[in-house]
Amino acid sequence: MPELPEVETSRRGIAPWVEKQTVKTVVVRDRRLRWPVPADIDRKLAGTTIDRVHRRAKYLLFETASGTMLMHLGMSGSVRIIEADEPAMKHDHVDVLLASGKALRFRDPRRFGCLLWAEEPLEHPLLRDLGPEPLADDFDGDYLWRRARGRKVSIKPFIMNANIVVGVGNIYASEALFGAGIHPRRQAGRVSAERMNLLADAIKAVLQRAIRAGGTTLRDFSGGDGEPGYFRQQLDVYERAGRPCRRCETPISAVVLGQRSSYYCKRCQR
DNA sequence: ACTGGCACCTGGGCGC
DNA sequence: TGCGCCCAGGTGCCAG
Repeated sequence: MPELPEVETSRRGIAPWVEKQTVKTVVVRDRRLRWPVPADIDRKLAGTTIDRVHRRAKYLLFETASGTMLMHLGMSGSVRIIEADEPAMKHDHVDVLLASGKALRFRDPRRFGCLLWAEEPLEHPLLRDLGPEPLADDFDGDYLWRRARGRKVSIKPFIMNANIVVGVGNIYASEALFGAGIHPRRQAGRVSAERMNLLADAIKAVLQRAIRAGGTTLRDFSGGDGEPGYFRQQLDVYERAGRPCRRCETPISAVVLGQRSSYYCKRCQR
């Protein structure tokens, strides 16, 4: 899926077209997402105005006066602005038709995403136990170090755990660990406070760079305006197994960790 | 409390 | 061209 930079890129792409817009109606073609789209989503949204589009972790939050539509893009989801009469293709599951004549179209071939309604979104079970935002000030090396006390899990799945910190997916976890010079299989509890500082900084840096580039181009992803992201060519290790490390020329290694493929330089990362 | 493993689902790429 | 296999950006849930 879209990782955090892709979700943030999508949010920025759609926000100008959606904020302050009144919803005409919601068309649900297939409600079988990870959880069923609520049967009354149209009743909740029709006639209300979307005041703001926020992001929390990888969720997009469409805020209205009466509640919030939660959207998650899963592994293969995308959202974009279209003309309301544009014909729907396969996997275009939901349209939110706007007073402007445009529509917000949600597409998700694998249907791992979701579209829900909550009156108090931050208290929703899916959101309430999430860790800090990686780009916020309350996320730093000291926080990571404290949370890692006594943890035996490898550092890579540790930073991918949304309960620890949100928004670090499989691509950027590998990239951040390369940036910090930490081996992905090192136990979280055995990373020094000093190196946790490097790691927190590397997570922030890689996410910010990716957002600036408009996200990483992947099979299904494009931003709200339909333009692909350009970060992929800047990746240091992800999907670069066997190719030379950009720092030391050693061939990049691949290993499976927590059922996810992981990439690293065995010379630069310890 | 923590950990690892499985599940959900579709499609693309590969080797034969 | 077709078939079977493996892999893919996430994350909730389960048993141990």
